Amino acid sequence: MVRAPCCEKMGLKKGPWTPEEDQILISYIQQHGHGNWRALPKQAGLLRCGKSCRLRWTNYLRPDIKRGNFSKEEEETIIKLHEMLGNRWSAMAARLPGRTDNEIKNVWHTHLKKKLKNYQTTSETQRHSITVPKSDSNAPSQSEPVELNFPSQQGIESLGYAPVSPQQSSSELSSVTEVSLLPNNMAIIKDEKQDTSETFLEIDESFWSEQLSSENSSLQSDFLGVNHELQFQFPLSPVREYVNEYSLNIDHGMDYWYNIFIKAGGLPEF
DNA sequence: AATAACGTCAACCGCTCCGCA
DNA sequence: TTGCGGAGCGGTTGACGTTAT
Repeated sequence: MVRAPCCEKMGLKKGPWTPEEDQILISYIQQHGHGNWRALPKQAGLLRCGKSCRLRWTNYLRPDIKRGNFSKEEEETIIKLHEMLGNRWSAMAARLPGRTDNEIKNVWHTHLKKKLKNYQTTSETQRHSITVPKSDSNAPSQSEPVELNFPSQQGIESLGYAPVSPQQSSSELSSVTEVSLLPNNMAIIKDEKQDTSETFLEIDESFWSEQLSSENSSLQSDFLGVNHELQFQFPLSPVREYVNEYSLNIDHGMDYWYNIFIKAGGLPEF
């Protein structure tokens, strides 16, 4: 494919946009729309390439752009989305109304990456562990206890995740809850208090995009309101490093872990 | 007060994707 | 089916502002 000549060779302007150029671009798009970016600058009378115009419009001049600092909720959403999507900035932008891929990319590199790194360093020193029976069916020894390392509640809270609410005691949730972690980030959560008929709730990417925009409480109650066996896919999460076994069986305190897993949105990778 | 170091963010570059002829 | 060209994406750069020395 023959590459289009760069702006400079075409005698087109580069660098920061002036208010005058902005105004020309805004006026033109308001009147004519932006059907063909390549043709737009010539028709609008701008000495810029179409690419530059498109970028300026989508990242800065668009009327639905939300300017200003990112809220804590937005930052948490970006962290979750990044766990789920990786560096797919435009996909993240599609789930954060008013924010651009460029802006999200910048905030990730300048703030969030650092924040997460600090959290991981801090939680290293706050980690504590419990011992649970191994219940992985593929494991050679069923009775061998496995030590799992979890972050302390303080560590979790330092990342901005709320502690479990006191009215949700573990006994209200389940007597014995088994979380089986499967390859490809799948998990089966089995509540033995309920019958084990085949009721599966499969949670895919759209689940997260929908739930991220709703209240956490409804996310929790929706989740906990479903009886029987739940199967769902977790995106990777900041807590993944703390759960390092294929299966765990805990008869108390699962409300705490439900809360963490759901809010953090993930289980370990394998 | 000067300047070096660091942080932020708008803009660019080069590549891939996708629709269309 | 293939090739072209426009649009979009992610990585990177560099100008500018702020903070530290």
